[in-house]
Amino acid sequence: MSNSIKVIHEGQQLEIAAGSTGFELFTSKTIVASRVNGELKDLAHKFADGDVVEGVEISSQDGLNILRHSTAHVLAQAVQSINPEAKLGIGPPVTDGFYYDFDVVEPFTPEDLRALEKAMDRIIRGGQRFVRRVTTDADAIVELANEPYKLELIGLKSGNQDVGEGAAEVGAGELTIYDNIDPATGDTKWRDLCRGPHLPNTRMIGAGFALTRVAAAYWRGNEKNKQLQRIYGTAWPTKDELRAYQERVEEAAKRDHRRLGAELDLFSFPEEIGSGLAVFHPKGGIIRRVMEDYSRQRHEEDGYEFVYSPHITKSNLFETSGHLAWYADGMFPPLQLDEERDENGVVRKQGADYYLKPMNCPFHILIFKSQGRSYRDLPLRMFEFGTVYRYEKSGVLHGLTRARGFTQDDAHLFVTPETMEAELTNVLNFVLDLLRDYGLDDFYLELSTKEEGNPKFVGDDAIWQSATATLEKVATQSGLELVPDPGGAAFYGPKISVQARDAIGRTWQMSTIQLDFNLPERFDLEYTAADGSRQRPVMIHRALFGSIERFFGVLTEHYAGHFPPWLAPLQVVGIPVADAFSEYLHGIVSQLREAGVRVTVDDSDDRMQKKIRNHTKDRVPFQLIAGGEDEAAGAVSFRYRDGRQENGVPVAEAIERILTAIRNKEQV
RNA sequence: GCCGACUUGGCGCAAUUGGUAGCGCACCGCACUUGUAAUGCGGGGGUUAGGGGUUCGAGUCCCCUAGUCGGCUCCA
Repeated sequence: MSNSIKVIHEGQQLEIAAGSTGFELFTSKTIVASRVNGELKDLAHKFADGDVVEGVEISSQDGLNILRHSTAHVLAQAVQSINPEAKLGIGPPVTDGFYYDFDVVEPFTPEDLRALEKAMDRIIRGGQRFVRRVTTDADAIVELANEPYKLELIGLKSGNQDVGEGAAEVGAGELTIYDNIDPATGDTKWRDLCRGPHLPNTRMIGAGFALTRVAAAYWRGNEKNKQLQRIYGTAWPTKDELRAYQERVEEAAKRDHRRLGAELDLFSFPEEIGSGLAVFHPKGGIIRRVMEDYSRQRHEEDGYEFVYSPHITKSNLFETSGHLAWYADGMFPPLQLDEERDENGVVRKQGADYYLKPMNCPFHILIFKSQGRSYRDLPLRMFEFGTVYRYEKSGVLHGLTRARGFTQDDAHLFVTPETMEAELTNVLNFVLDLLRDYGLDDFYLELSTKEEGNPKFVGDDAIWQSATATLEKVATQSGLELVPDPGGAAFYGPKISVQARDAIGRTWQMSTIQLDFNLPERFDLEYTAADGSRQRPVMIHRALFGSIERFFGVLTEHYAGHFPPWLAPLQVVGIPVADAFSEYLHGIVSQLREAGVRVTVDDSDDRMQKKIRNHTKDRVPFQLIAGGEDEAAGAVSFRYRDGRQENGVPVAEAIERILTAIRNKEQV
């Protein structure tokens, strides 16, 4: 009987005393937990013979989650210390922080947050230990009799039901409670149903936390359930890291397209028009028009045909497509034309409901059906900047990225099963190539597939399989990371979506390429095959920008308003050092204007420094400054948005440099 | 849609416990004519999102509507 055990740590076998824990093994103060045979455990967990163990650094992803989850517990303790009637929901870590849900009579206010932060600070300074205790369902039900939501979680666990994403309270295996023990007295100050692990004590949370906002959230994420009050917070190993995080948040706020849209005079959402309906101002209009023009040009080169369709249609179209049955809530209510009858009660004019279109596909389908189609006509690629209207719920509207009226760069490709793979490959490459031209170049793909056994998915299994396999093949060939999204397919077919990371690392879903077996069936689409038989085409729905407005918003944030010269509303501004040099600058500027550059000379009464400031704030890519020295040398001086300057550039070279940057879609 | 907060001249903000709206930028005018992020002086502009109520009196309190923001749910 040995009183020592052997464990493997960092590839080395160590002999340690039986009953040893992470406290003995890991000396670094930045280690907050143990990983034992791949599983996270408290530092207080006792190792067993043969365990493979390692320390979890607080700054690792697992370490941060543990820190944040422990901070959530401290928050909950603080809430109940101030309001003992508050009932606990769940409190998991999330990206950059944590939240905890509470059922309270009065919602929290921002002032409450400050008071709670102080109370948390006291708990943290108290150095309470987090102590794990195994319990049973029966005991826990008694102990947590005053916590109805915890009881529900215990019930779900016993019933082996999924608790829902993010719940850290109960997991597979033992039911555990964490006690917060006062180190001085040994008293239990607070407890929570939790599977852990936790920091060894609250002191490790330190000063790197902050409560950020309050919000309501449905219990267990279900709209039918009661709303609880959620408090969000953030937590970091050090106060410096907290500050850095807060600065990142501020940086993101500065890039917010809604803010830049107003500052740069690009677009607005006049209240008089209605929620989620934007108008583009002249400057935003230039950017949008250039975006669209280039897209048109590329589509034309790639064999797309341009079509147009009206904004409203009689209801039958969306009855056939199935949208009225499935998604009527997402559509604006109809314009109703009343039936007219003559004096004999005979219908003189039939009534009709006209709907604003929430999508363009049925129109393109009607164009397909306008004549008999041969396999020789396929693939048929129809493209339209189609403006659609969707009655988004008021709470989800968000600037240009979630609006009620927006324009899709929508294409529908009608293909034969034989050409499907080649066409998909082509479309994906086309999409990625074009996105790169707009300055996005960091992508991954998501493959959304059918959920087996779910009856909502229509269409033949064999087609699903071959289509999914084809999409997967095409996606894999792109060489990009491919993330599976099982069950995420639309009911009518699988899809690939292109996710793009922007300049500050956020990801946006951009393009989608969807296969559709449903609409060809519903609209009874056919073409004549080479052998004379009637065949059903497959439809590919493809939006590249998704919505132009949304893409515009994403690009605005990606560039933080510093659009590359080819997109910038004003590409060049001339700034004379003094009025005397205005004429000289006009001479240069007129050459640029003749070459199609958007350019002006600032002849206002402002001083040069003020003009530089104004145009820098306006994000004009090229400021051309000229004074006596430049004029004497036949040169001009460049100043860029970031303050860089290059003086004495010969005029011809300056013009060429500007034209080259625009032509090549360079960023400056 | 749900919960909460918010809504003051074009923009950003002020207005002690309710006592009849101020500032900066922008705008207009005048003067100044200057080498790399704000020249000076003067002027115009709001009845405080809209509507209703309490009060001697409301930007400040209450109610309704609209809109915005943060979340939740949703996103064909």
